[in-house]
Amino acid sequence: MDVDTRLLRYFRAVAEEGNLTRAAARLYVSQPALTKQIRQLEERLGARLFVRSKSGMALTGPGQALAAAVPGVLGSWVEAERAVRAAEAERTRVLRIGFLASAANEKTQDVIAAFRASRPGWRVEMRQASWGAPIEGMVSGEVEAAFMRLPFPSREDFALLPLLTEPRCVAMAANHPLAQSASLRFEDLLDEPFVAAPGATGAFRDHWIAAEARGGRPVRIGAVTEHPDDWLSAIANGDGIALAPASAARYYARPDIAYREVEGIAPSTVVLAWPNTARPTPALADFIAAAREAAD
Amino acid sequence: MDVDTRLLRYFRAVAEEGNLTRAAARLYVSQPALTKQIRQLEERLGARLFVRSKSGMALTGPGQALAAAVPGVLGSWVEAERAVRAAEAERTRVLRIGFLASAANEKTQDVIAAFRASRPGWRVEMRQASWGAPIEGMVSGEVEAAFMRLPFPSREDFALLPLLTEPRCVAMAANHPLAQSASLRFEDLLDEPFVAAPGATGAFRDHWIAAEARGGRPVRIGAVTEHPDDWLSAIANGDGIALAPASAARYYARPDIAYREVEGIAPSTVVLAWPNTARPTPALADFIAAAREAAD
DNA sequence: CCACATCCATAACCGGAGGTTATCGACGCA
DNA sequence: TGCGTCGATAACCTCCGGTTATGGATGTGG
Repeated sequence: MDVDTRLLRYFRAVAEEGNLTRAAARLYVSQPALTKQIRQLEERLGARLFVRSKSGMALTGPGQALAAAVPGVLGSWVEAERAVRAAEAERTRVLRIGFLASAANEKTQDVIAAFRASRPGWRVEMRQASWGAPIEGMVSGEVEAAFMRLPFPSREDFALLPLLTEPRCVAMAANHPLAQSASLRFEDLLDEPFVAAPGATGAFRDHWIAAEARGGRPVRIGAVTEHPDDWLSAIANGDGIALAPASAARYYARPDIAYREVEGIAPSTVVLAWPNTARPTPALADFIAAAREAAD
Repeated sequence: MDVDTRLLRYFRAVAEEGNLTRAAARLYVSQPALTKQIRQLEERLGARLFVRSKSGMALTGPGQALAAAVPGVLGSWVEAERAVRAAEAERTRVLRIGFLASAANEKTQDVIAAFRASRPGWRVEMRQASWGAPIEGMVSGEVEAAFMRLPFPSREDFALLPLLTEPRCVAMAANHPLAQSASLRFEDLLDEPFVAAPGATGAFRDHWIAAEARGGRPVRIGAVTEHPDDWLSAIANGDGIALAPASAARYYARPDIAYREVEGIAPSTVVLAWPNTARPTPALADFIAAAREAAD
């Protein structure tokens, strides 16, 4: 029997959510479409996968068997995709590197320059990773490695090489009252609304609201933004303030935004990350070596 | 990126055949359909997978990478399918057992009876395996095990339990001249046309034309049949003769067909086969135990 | 107790993807 | 030079996966 990986993703979403409506929303399809697809999957497999009730969808025995096997199928396909893209990059002498907007800094340029020197004729293509799904491009092989910032989600499948550590500062509208002071303590910011990234979940979100320094005090979200430009605009508009690495003051300098030192929060670390599911391609190995040299 | 396993099978066929037209024939689709699908796969992956030439399709580097990864993807999906069907069979208390038509005999009944005794409330569903693709049903989990005859293709992924060994005889039209003799030597049959199974390839085909006893003399195929009834009809019609296990004389007795002993050919062995990719389900384990008891 | 919210199923409709047949252009070969 | 074989292209049809709108069943709060 044939299946589409899309169908397996649908199944996985429903199994995880335990709810057709929510799963449909998560997959960006309509609920009837999901209903139809799940029914079809059940028919073709000749087994009921879920028991329907008013309070959602619960896995049956066969459903659990499928749920246990699906990650392996999807994983092996993603790996296949990665292998193809790696081979294509090798053929065209291109190394695709992703980067989180905030991870752009001088070190990045040093690494690329060193790689270029070691591999003349090769091109490095940089593509910005979305804040919402920062590691997606890496698992599917769209990029072979990426400059990211700690904390890094799902550390297990990736190798990490720390490049530099820098203090974090606070970004706020230039006309914000707190911008008067040249330096601030984090306690001064506790009541301010923050501008946050969208998919920022778990440890990553906690890090950028400095949860460890809040002592359990909740944070107020003034705006959620997807791209650096939106982020800067939101801050300039006064929707909220945000923590940022010190280098942002150089790379995202604007007249309507003030960056100020902050005492009492941990610094931020930039890393180079790459999937360690397979051996790195020779070109990537050179890039990693260049990064290792450039690291502090 | 999403794919259909069908598309991966298409790719695999083209990679193996090295030729679109032949691959299309093997897949039972038209050649333009395959052209379109392969093109689409290349576009979506952003890499050329084949170099086209007058003499066919040759894999590129990315194509080789994909070809290496595809068996893993398809294999894990087949395994998932098998797990689901096994769970469903467990739930409905059904054990599905396949059998090659020629493997039906008294021993089969003994095994089933012993299993029934050990698992009251369970049902055994027998379904006949096609001669063309005898092990298909087992890999996809449509049946959990099957009664087969040696030689068994692709032995590696299956566990085999021999059940009985019996001499082989020859089946021919009742009015065939050779039917006059009560017993024959295989050399007498060398010039006769044979009735063969369709997908009979390699060792299996060799076994049923007794290639080892022919001393290199080629065989003439008088007819190719898919089902036992066709097979019997072809023999009765005089299209050819065929080797058969001795038990066929009991299970496929017809007035217009004569079975005669043959000297000088090896006997045939019936085995119970099951996939050993995963641990057998408890019910299958009981069935295997029943078979082990019933074995000679 | 009734109005409402939630959850899944159903119906009717639409566009596109995948299949088909027919045909072409390029090349190797007898 | 004519034929056979290869893959590409065009025109067409069917069905599948998506959409919106709506219904039925079942908790739930004012």
